[in-house]
Amino acid sequence: MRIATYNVNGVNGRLPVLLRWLALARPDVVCLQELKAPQDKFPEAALREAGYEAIWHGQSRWNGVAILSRSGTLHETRRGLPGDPLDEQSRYIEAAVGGVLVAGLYLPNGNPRPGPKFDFKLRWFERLHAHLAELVALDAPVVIAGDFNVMPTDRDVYVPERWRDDALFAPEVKAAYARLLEQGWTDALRHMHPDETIYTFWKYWRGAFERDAGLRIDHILLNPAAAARLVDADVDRRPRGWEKTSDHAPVWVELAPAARKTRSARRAKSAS
DNA sequence: ATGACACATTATATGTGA
Repeated sequence: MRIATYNVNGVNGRLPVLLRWLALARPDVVCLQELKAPQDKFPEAALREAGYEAIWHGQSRWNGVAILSRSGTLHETRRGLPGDPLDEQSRYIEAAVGGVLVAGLYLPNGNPRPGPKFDFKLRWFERLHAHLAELVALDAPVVIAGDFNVMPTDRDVYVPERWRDDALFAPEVKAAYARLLEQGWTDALRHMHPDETIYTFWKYWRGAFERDAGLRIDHILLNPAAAARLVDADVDRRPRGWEKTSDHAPVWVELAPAARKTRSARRAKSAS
């Protein structure tokens, strides 16, 4: 089962790129961020035509998240991150699909720092920490995928010195991400490629992609049950080189099929 | 320190992004 995350930077503006990539990569499940589309302007029909059903949480102009599936029905379990009834931004959506719980998120950018946007980012992180504490220990595999707007370490930034005070790289933000991992989540990309330079975002200007001057800010976290099934993970750099493309590239994980329960295991479970 | 570029809006300048 292949699960991907892709910050499309405008789901309608990028629809040709998104459809081309879906046809090429054929992921089973995809979390999208930065739809930049109100709820009724999501391209549901075009995606269905491409073989994907979808759930989405739109918002005019900014934010917006969706989950697509071509290989199993999406059973939505949550939209919106709990913990702040005043937060109306569309940044979190969660669904069960094919025996896996999948969450798609778009963490606040947080710039400028310091300031109210940065404070909102830290509070969002605290709410995420509280919610993920409930998910990490589930027996079912859980996959948290999205644009976290955090470079976790120096290795994830092309020139770390230029980003020290930025809201994507500030010590408080790196610490908040590290606290998530301490709950027991596996950073799938870093786990599969411990020593590589990996980027998922490149600015549009100054030939950043051609120079490979990028950032690693899109992440996929796995709870222990999902990590036990991790086969591979990588960045799909191909669509970043296309015309009229997003400034992010898709990130994906491949999970092995669930082990078939043995007769004795089923018996033990039903007896418990 | 600044800017490069691109998205959206019942737009034609502005806010946001990273």
